Amino acid sequence: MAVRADGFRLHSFTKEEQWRGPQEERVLTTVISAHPTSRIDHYLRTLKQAGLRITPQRRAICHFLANTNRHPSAYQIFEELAATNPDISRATIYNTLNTLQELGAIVELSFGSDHTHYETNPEPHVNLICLRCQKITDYYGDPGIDMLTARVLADTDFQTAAARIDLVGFCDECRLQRIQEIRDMAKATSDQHKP
Amino acid sequence: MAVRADGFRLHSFTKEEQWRGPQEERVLTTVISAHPTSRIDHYLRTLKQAGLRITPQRRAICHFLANTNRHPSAYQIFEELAATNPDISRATIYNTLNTLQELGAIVELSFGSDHTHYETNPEPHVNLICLRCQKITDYYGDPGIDMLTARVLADTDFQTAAARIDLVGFCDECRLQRIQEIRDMAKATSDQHKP
DNA sequence: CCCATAAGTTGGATTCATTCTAAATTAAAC
DNA sequence: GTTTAATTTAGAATGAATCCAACTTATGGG
Repeated sequence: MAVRADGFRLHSFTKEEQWRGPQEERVLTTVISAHPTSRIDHYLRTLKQAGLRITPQRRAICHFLANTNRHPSAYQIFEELAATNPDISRATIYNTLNTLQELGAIVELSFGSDHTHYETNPEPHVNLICLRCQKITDYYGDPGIDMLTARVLADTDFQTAAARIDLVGFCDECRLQRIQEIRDMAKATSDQHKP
Repeated sequence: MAVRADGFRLHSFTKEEQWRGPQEERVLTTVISAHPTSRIDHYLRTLKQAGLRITPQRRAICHFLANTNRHPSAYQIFEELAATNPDISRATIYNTLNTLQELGAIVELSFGSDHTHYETNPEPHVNLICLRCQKITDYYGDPGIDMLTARVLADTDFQTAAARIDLVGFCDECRLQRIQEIRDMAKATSDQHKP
């Protein structure tokens, strides 16, 4: 791994056949937020301010990130970009995502899946992550994040670049299914005692 | 992967030589919380309520989780337990951590590192994650989590098992070092123009 | 207390997301 | 334009996490 003077790392990449689609597609409800134009500008400005070059590949990746309200994985980004930009390398996707993550422009989201997904939405919100179906739902309440970051800065001098709030639990549907399953199991057990 | 009637998965494991220690040790400040005894009881009760057996291995893992205030990785847990329990399998560590995670008793924490770390502290708090030195510091403010989860339940019927709040940014020390580096670079650049 | 059996454990093989490498290309400053 | 360090890329390598199939054991019923 190349380590540059400014401390950024550069990585690269892997076997063709090993790239698989997401085993279980992760769909998610998302309320629209922050205008795409301002979002791509934000990403590009972040790169520029760090003294990094704006390449066509990086521009394409930023464009993708700015225009999605899902929580894409590196694979999903590659798959989409490959359609219009067939020569883009997976290494570049990883490089750019890591760089943006290190700059705090996007936030990594992991929830037991194999792939790392990214939070591209700068709008403060809460992620509701279901332990059963893995669905992520964005919730826009008023978590008082600004107040929290201000207090943290005052107390610890920690300067927040991005916030992530996850509530892990069971969505309504899965909670009901869970109850049903427990009933079914109990029934099956008692049935064994009948002729 | 064995999938049981109750939906739990069982996994296993990997090559001996591939187990390495944490490349960069992740130390972290932590304010003590929830009494160990009540924490181990919580873990064991959670397993029992799910209809799972209490094995010596699971008991040992829960004991470890209850008595640490770090954010251990599977490797770290294995390393410690191996001292007193030399025959414990890495597969068992992964199985148990995954199970506890699926039950919401512990929460997975990922932050760009290779290993997955776990949040074992049920006390609601904020993780301050430094983008530069990767240090995690627990911050106990009043994020109003209870209020938030109650509101989420009312609005969406999502039942929260565990909460995770991460603020990603720069700790005081790294922020200062960063400024210094930028100055040094600027100086080096201007020096090139001198004889 | 003992048995039966489904649940859990184990170590070795395997998978595959991510990182590394070194050569080729290119953005951007002069 | 030229120059040069930054970036990209394809292919090789890494290693955390998972799978597998045989073995062991917790636990409930007799």
